[in-house]
Amino acid sequence: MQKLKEEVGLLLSTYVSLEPAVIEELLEAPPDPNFGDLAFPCFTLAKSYKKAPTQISEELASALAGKKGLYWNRVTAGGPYLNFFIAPEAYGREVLRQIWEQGNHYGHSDIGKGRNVPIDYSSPNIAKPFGVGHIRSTVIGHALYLIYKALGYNSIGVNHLGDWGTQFGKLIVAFKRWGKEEELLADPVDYLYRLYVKFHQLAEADPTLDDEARAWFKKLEEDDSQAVDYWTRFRRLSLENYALIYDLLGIQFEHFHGESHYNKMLDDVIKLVQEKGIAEESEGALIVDLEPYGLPPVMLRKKDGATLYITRDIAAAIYRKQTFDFALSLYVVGAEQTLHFQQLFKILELLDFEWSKACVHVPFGLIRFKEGKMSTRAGKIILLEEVLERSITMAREIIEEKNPDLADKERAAIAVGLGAVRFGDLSNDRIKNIEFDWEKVLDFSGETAAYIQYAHARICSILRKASPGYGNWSDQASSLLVKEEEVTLVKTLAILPEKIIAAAEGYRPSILARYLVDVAREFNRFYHNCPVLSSAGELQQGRLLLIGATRQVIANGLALLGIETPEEM
RNA sequence: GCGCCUGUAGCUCAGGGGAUAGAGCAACGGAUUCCUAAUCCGUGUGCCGCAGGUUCGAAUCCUGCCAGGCGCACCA
Repeated sequence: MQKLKEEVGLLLSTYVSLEPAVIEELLEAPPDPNFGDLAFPCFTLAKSYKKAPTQISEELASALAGKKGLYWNRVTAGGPYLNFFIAPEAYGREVLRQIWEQGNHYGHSDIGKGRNVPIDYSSPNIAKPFGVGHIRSTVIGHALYLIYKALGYNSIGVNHLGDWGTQFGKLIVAFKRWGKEEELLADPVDYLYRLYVKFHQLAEADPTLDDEARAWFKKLEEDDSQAVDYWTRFRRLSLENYALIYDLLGIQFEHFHGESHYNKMLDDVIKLVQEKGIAEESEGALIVDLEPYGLPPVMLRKKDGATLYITRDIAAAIYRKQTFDFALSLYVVGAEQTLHFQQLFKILELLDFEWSKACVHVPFGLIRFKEGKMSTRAGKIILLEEVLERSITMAREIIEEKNPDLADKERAAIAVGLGAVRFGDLSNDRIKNIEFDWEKVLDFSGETAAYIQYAHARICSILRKASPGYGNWSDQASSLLVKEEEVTLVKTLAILPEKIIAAAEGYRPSILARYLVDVAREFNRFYHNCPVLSSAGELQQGRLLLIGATRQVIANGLALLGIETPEEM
């Protein structure tokens, strides 16, 4: 696509008073391929030429009538647009050659070379079960991690574990009062979670429980050995549980520093803020007044001397800058914390850190029940493990029904089951809330990961059956793809690189996810209209090259979403 | 009360200044001696929340309103 744009930009610059680069910027894809493949809108010329845009496009079209370029073969005026049609032979050959040569790297680039991008994602709260609410940060963050890596950035996965805070005071109180050792050992996270829920139920009637919890957290901050023992134990048991889920999902982190990691830096943070003169005492607490910036005040230290979440986040931000010297620092955290990040970034700015501009909150909507919000405290939650298990089970059943002879059913079931859950979270704009619905999660038809994986598996099946030797590159064969379904598929494959860049720039994996649905859809149309194995000679070879390229695009794209592409399913 | 986000087909959602607003699901009808029917083809539906404004042009940008969601000092 880029080569066509360059060609058209250069060509038009000899007809109109615009630089080639400016023209390239203006070029756009028409809404309907019947109009053409690349459109030059004439509106901007209308003023300087004092002519109607329609007239300009018609004059240009007649000046170019009968002419042809390398990658285009026809040009028409369509109202105010000048529409170019690609030359399918040369264009197809060029697109397929690029994919053929670049293979696993097609769509990748080095535009981010040498630049570090820490990405804070997943970041579960210790001693709470991994609910479906946490999957959004995990899945979106991991996709961004992979996408940035593909663009040459040095992505750094940071799991900012919620392993500090008043919730540990609550857990200690609950365990000391009601805890049973045997039950803790039997199923640690589940048991800690039940204690946590119980604590909140009883604390409603008895507020002294909260005071007690705050006191225990204070002890923890003061290194009280009993408090630290409890904390260490709860933390370790939780991490062991999370590790199972991360293994299943194929997710790793370079840095596993929880909030507790920053404790020793908090005095310095407080000192720094005080030296800058932006902090003040208020009712015994230390706060930063952000009123001049239209934001509510921020509390850095409670009247009992204990610190808060944002104090540790300031420390963490500074630590990340010092450790990674980042070009961009992403926080994949729910939209309900938007205010928190506005305040955090504003404080960093007031501390004169010019890199505060490179910190970006990537928010996402909540997963909700029809009846309302999920709540860990109230025990209204669906466990991620359960979602993953049910999804895999459903995939297993469908495979048993559709493809009972499949050799490795379990591998396919896992790929499809996990892919469905991931894709469900990635395919819609992240900012929107998701209503949790088992039927939707377990539906593998339509715009789903399974749809894309199925297209991939079909291609693999054809490639396995093709006679050896037909899979080699051929300029001739790759120039024979002129049927409508073939041309449309080629044009779709051509834009993977720009989709990956768009996904990164908008921090929106959904752009890539939606695009891959398009690829699968165009492949299916091709598949139903253009036989591969029963076509003859060079055409068969050309079509094999086309589906091979399609397979590559799907595999590369799904890989960036963390979704597997089984060869059979 | 103040702030942020969302509002598009019956449902779930794409599109986010430009040509006739699109998919999936659901419903109905059709396609398999042929490369996996988890597929494909066909049929119908829209005050793009409402009202103004900017513009040659607005679902898209601005303002106001309405509805829903989420936040707003001792939780994270």
